Amino acid sequence: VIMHVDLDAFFAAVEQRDKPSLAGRPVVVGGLGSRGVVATASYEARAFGVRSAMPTAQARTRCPGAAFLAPRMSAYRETSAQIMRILAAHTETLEPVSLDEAYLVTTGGSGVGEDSSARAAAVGRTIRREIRTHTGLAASVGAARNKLMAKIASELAKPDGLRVVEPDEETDVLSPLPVRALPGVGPATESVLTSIGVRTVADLAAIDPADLVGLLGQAHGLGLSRLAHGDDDRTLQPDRAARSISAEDTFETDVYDMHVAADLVDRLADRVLARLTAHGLGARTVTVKARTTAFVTLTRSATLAAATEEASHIKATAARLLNEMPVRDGLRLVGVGVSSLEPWRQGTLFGPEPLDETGQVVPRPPARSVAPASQRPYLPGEDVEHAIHGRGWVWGTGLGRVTVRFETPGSEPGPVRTVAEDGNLWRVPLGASPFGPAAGSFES
DNA sequence: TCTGGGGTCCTAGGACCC
DNA sequence: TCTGGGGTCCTAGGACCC
Repeated sequence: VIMHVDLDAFFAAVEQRDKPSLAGRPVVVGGLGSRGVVATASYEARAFGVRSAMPTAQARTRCPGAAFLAPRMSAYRETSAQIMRILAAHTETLEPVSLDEAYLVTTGGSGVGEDSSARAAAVGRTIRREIRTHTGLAASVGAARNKLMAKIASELAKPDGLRVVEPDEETDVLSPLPVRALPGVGPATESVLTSIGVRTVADLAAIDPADLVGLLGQAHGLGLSRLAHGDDDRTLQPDRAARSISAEDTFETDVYDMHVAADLVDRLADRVLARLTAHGLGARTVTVKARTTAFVTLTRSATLAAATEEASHIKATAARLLNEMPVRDGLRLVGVGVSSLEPWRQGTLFGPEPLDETGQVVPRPPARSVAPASQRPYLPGEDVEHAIHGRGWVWGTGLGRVTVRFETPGSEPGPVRTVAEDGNLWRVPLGASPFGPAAGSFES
């Protein structure tokens, strides 16, 4: 049996717990600036029509009497860790979805019959009680045969309830729900479905999957068709590795001075770098994001030849990408992100080596090509050292004379080779070096 | 009332390779 | 003269989730 545990109005509930004067009162947690939005509204605030993602300004007009609070993420993280420990004690497979949400599998028994349902209900009651006694918060719990039905069950259980959906109840539970209740149906998909007269899950289940694919694309169309039939074979994914790290900021008022934007990009890169290195990761792709006064979002990204955790590489790349953005209009937001993450260990003479999740050194795949990690042009006469990984080619362009020398671990540096004198693209094979990492020295 | 910040996954097109 | 088919990687944008 799969269970879905979801804390009720989590951020607001933590605030009400920590500040008893807020108990029973409308509480809104979110951005307090002129451009802030609501992260979480307490149930008392929801009664006034306040919702997540609503501009805080609108929430103030709807519910002037509410307490408006900035998020205290560290407090929420701490409480979340406490909750996840409680859940972990009841299962061998726990998938945290966010600070306030997790799936877990109830252990023991096989199949789903009355016995396992009764046991799931008992586990659910225990979990809800333990969360309340240890954190003072209300959690809603859903239990069912798969993730989809467990999530829908916890939604039906709210607030502060428990709901088990038996296999033979699934169709009755699912059919009348609006399509928005299915994960993956947001505003865009909803309006596509409405345009063909599909409003409920039952309507959706009656549509030919091939038509849905034509309307929504391969993955989304097929996936949704299956979910509409209560068909969901997604397994739990414990300890998923992060795939990207990013930071972004919205200006209080739009910025027209690119120096100001560049300054912020630099500081955002620092925030990203701090988290990158804290996790022992390097990144190969850098992305810069901008949102214009007209609320148009643009991104520019660059993939480096090798993962780096070096501030100068990431900052220089981010600065270049911002420069290349067609944004002479004002900016309301800028962001910096990194992806194609690789675990690193502080390395040998020849640079850090990639590690897998268990700390084992990963043999480097044969390189398709290897470029200098810095993609800025070199200054004449500048001597630059780079770690070169694997086999393949070193390439670049040079104005003036470009020379290359290779050094490999445990042997004398190779001869200096002139590879270009005219600014043309040059390519140098790393040759049959039996070594993985090597170091090259470039001069131009 | 004027639209956050942190993420994930998918798609389409182009470059490039064999 | 005109032009294939399979594949990978990268980029930009969009939908969605909490």
